[in-house]
Amino acid sequence: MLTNGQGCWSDVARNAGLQRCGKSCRLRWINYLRPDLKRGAFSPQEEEIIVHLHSILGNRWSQISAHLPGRTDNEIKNFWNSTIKKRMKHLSSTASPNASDSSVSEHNKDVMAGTGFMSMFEQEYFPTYDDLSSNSFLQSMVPNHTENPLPMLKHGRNAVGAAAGYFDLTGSGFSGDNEIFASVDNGRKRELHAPPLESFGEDLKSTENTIHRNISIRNNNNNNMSGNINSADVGSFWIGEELKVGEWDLEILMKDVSPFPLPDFQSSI
DNA sequence: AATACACACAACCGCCGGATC
DNA sequence: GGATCCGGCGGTTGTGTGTAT
Repeated sequence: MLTNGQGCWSDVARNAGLQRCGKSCRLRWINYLRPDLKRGAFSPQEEEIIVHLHSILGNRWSQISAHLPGRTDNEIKNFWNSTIKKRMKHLSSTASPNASDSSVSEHNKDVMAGTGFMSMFEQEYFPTYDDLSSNSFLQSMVPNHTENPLPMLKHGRNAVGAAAGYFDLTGSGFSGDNEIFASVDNGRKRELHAPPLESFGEDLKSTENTIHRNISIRNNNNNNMSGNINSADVGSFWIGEELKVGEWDLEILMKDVSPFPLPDFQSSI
């Protein structure tokens, strides 16, 4: 590879006389032999970036690795699965949802207790719809937020969904299965759900990724949000629409990678 | 010292999309 | 238009090493 550069991997395998397929050679090169690979443990900054990007992109390891020079998707994936995921699980299990923290509403405590929704930094963020009107970062995530304050977006993602996804650092991303996986409590109490599997048709059931990327919203008390939410919105109107985070402007999303936590959200709680 | 266990990491596997024939 | 090849990706497994018992 150093002599001839990247060409056809099957030729590489042939010419090297190895009992390996091209695919295997490619993987070995990318994940281990490449001279520009960074060795050693992940720095706290890298870890921060990984957590942040994963909250946005989910398990798109290659896209995450593109923002970490010298790190491979495989390396990041392993690091996530072996270290970060475990740490988050530990944090969420050790954090007491009943702690008398006045900054966390009773409702949010309930939700946290039920789902383990907890950031690895032990900052309990539950962005509200109001955040959307005041927070430039959220607005940047929601292109049509002024005309379209309700969740529906062309990309199939909504303000609160984006916020919930953004703050869902538990590793489950949007794959909440049948459970409530995030909540917003600004007096209007809304909950984001991943709908029960049974509610999907067979065609959708067949694609787990599709299900995991689809969420529905439930308005619990019929308080309209900007007059746009009503109970008719409840249910399946999101089913079948995929979240396409790949279309998001990562440069914008990355603006707030450091430092955690995000002060705008904290001040709104 | 031997064994069991946990962990990190490299490698494998299956699937997919694009290019080419 | 279909078949095949190739590269890329994400999920999973295998393996070596360190640690606890």
